[in-house]
Amino acid sequence: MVFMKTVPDQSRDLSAQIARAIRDKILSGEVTVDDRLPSETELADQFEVSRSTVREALKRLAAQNLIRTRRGATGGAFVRRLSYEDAYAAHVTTSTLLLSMNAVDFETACEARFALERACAPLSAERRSGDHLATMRAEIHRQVQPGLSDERFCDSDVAFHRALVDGAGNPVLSYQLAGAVEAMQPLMNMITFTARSREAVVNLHTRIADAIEARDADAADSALVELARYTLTLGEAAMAERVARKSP
Amino acid sequence: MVFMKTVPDQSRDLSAQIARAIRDKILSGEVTVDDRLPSETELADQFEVSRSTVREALKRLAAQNLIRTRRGATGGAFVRRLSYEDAYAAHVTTSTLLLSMNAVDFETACEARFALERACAPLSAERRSGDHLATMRAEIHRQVQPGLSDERFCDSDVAFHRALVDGAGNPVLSYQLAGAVEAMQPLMNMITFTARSREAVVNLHTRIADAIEARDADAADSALVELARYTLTLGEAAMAERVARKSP
DNA sequence: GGCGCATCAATTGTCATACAATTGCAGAAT
DNA sequence: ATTCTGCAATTGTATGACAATTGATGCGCC
Repeated sequence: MVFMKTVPDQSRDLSAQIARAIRDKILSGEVTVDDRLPSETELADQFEVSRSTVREALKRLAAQNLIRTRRGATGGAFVRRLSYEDAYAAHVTTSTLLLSMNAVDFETACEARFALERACAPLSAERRSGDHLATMRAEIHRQVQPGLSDERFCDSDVAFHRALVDGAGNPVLSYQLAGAVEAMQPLMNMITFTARSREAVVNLHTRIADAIEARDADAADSALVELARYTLTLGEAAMAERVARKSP
Repeated sequence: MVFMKTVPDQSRDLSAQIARAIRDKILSGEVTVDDRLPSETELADQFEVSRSTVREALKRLAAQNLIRTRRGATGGAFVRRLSYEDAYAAHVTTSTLLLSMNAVDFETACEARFALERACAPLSAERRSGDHLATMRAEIHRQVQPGLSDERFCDSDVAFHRALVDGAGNPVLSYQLAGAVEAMQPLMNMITFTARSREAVVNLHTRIADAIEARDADAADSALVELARYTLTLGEAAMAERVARKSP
């Protein structure tokens, strides 16, 4: 495997150029999973740069989970199989940052979340296993525990919806949706749940679980719509509260 | 802003540890958009490592679009605002790799794609602007051009669906969905479109555009369901073809 | 021959240093 | 006041050295 020196843009950020060149080779399938890249010294020779520069390029690729490295005689940099877990973690990180850095309002995020979730509810109603159902029931049970902190309540909420999504039995869908749902956590964590609002949420969760158990897609959908509306009012109240506290 | 030397795991890969430490500071909001990180030399002192190691850590962060760097007296590494474009590009790259490296079957990917797309069709029917509609019509027009290559046809297909998704007017939804749709391109590109299958697809696109124009969510949904089913049969035929060619 | 053991070679990880390139700024020159 | 020049800070690149890791190799010994 040879990497030609492809007339770099004269001076700008060599390590980024090299990283892009190698990434393109991976994307195009020219090098595939578990293939070993040339050693750092060889790459330095091929690209006509120093080893430091090559190393910086490789770190960029490692940060994107594209390669893994091993030391030693048979070591080197190997093309890595991107697992669902890695992709999921990357998606959550990206989405979380996107929401936190761009002043996305609660309404927009909430709408996106529930629109996506409604998309897989019918599939989940059709295919969910007893395991998924049991997880949903368990999380509901946790949500009614007295003395549960708001943050724990939100964690359980995420787990509940994760089980709902996973029930669809489509890993691609789970990957896409779970990222979207989990990324909303920081926004959800701003909500202060009263005893009454918790009860309302739990009731809706129960309705959803019942519908999924009965394989009733329509009932699940209408419960999700109500939950979306209710979550929105809670979120807007929390936002108003924050604004009021900031500028009294 | 001071980064303590927090008892490194002894275990190695210092640059990864440092990158994680800084990333956590960004995620937690301790340093925010446009803040300047300490210079490489300062970071090296604070973490008690060499400048090379710090640089490798910074490259990892740069690869995730978390920082940007500028040279010169007032230069340095600055926390970057993650834009929708960046997040979108990252999402597409991750999803594409995930699909290509994990032998995701066409059915799973197709189901995920159309489930997500159906989720935003009602919103798009309600809110689409004339601009979105015009884009959809324009892409349909392109799709009936004679002599259009399969790849161009797929590009246009993506653009059509992108307009549909954007019509919902929810950037978070667009970011999530467009990534999922675009990541399917390599799979779609394996399909050889006959004149008849193109006609069928274009007819369904037209039905979708008509429904969106009439703000008829139900009609859009049923057209999408049909398109999903039809796309699936095309994909499966293409898969069977590939298998047949590989082992005759 | 087979097993254990020391050695070796290849490779990544880290460090130190030097220099080049870039960029804003302050002060001098006009 | 304006322009120019030099300077200082900072990132980008190169070079060389050494440490740490890890499989392979060869050797002695049984």
